[in-house]
Amino acid sequence: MVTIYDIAKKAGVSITTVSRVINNHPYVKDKTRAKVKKLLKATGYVPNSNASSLVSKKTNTIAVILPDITNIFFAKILRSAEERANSKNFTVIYGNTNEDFQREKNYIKTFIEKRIDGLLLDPIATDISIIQPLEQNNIPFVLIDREIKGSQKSHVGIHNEKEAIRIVNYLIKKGKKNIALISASEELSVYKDRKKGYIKALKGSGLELKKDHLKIGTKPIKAVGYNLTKEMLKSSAVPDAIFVANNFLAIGVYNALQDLDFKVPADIAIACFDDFATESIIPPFFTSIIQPASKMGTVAMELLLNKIEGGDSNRKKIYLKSKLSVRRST
Amino acid sequence: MVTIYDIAKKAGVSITTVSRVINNHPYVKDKTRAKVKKLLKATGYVPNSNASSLVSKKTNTIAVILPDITNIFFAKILRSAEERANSKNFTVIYGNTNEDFQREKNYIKTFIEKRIDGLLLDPIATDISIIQPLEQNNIPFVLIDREIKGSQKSHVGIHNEKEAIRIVNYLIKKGKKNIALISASEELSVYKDRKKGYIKALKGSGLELKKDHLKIGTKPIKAVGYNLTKEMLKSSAVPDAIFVANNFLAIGVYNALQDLDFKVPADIAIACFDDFATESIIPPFFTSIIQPASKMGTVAMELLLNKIEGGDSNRKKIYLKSKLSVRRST
DNA sequence: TTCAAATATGAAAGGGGTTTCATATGGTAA
DNA sequence: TTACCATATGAAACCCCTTTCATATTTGAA
Repeated sequence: MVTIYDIAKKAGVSITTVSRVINNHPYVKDKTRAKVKKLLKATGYVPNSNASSLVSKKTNTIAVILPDITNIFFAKILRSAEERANSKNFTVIYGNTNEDFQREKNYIKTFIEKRIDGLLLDPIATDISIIQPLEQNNIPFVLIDREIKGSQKSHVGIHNEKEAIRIVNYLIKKGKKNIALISASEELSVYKDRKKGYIKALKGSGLELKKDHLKIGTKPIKAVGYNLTKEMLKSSAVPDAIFVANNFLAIGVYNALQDLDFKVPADIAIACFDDFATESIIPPFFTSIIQPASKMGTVAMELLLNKIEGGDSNRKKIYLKSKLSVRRST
Repeated sequence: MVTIYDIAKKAGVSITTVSRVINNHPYVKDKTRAKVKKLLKATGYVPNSNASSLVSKKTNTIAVILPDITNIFFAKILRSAEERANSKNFTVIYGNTNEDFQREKNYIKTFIEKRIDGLLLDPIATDISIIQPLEQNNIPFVLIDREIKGSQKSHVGIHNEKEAIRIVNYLIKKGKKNIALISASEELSVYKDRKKGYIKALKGSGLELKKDHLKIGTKPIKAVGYNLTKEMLKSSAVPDAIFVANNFLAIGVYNALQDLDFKVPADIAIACFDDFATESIIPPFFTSIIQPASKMGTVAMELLLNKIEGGDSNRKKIYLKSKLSVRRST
């Protein structure tokens, strides 16, 4: 690939001058500038940003690490975050963890090696040590969606406990008296908080909290929802509603109920968090708490960019508003 | 950040030795190696991959450029491609074009500046000039999904014309006699081919091709599907089926029919390409050609990696099999 | 005309690594 | 012991670019 040395040689000037032309430095004679520019175009010169980063100590690259890009919730976060980053001339590198801790850790390492300017992280990790390398290397980051317990770090998300209370209260108002919970690992802040909300809502209405109606799995994926539901319905009295802690789990729950010949919502109602891509097609099915995913991405990236550029490194916790959408599943 | 110079100084060795330890070069005394390793750990040293890339001329980074990551079809491609790349120690940089040509062009430029080792491109561009900078700089790339006309470049996708014939023939077999087409810009290969298939299928069955039943918009997005449908139903006889060239368009078509009080499939059937994220929830609605998105990502990345590593730079066109899924919309 | 300030250019020193080449030391076979 | 090869280490050049500092040339105001 052609370098500034090649250009300099052909133009009969020093590499300094070529560099100046490329960076629009004012102190270059028009004639010289024209000559160099012509060569740049003719040779198809493309600067090597890795080389400049070496001296500028800036890569203009921001990494975004997410659990699963095929979940529209995360896809929206990524797209909006990327948009925001682009508008300020940053490129986004993305990492998909598949809810796998080791992959997350590897990504963080790789990204630090690439000297990213900042990181947006929706962690699977539950321990604060995951962000230690970032702090050690002074790399600004913002947590999104999930928090890390014990961390006072910047974070953008929703108020999960409150929203869980809201949706469970809605079920109660609908006359449900046996509301089960199907959720994922409590180590992930959002699921912990949603469970808390579930319990508070039941207590607040004087409803009994049945052990058999509380099923906590590992990961927020379909298979887990499916298995927990079957398990629950084998071992205990049938609930009249299930609060499911996220959309993918809800798919599994629904499929399990179908297999067992329960009708939704006639036999068992379902309410969950998050949405699918089909919003506008066929009235969507699940009653759910809709998080402002795109806004989360934008706001989190904005916060991160401020840290990077403005040096505004104050911790900040931002909680956005969600929407309760009542639909056919209840 | 700590560099090999810092380590070298503290260890009382040369940077060469530090570099050797880091890269597991055999000719280092055990004692020296241990001392250096200890310091590497203690200081939290993280190598600067940009600096090594400068000399190795490899970044171990592959870029993936896609039209819209919130469409599950592309999300699947990205996830599987990333997975494959990771397994061979490559990091993925991703760019979302939003079907915008200028953004695509910018991404390619930025990525070349970053000296990516290769590129996976699902282009919005229709002109071969988009890939010229890649060729000029000798950067291996593979087209995915959409081809670029006149290009003999490597490509992984499906046989769009054939599949379109298949799904239209299905509608015909169902007894439909007035099948309309709603599609997007013919400059994009996939839509061009799907239209060809549509026409061939009608001709093959001796059905009349009505001008008013053929609506081609610009981009494959909801709004376009919505508008074209309204337009069609105002200006012409009502079809008994609509073949829609992709999933997002189909949403718009469906919404328009709802607004106009047509029932699907009773009044008008819909068949389309591609799927949504809700496969397993509620029996999915649209009869459609389901492309093997994940496989496309994997295969395309595989092909790209071969070009990068093996130097296997032969052009290759790979066509994968799709599936016709019959569902409620017909 | 004179001289300081503005303009124009280049040499050289990094930035953080890798790699080549030279040199020094240790071990082993003859 | 000698001679040679494997082992161990470092100096220096290089990757491509930016930036500082020095120097040369113009320009414009007095």
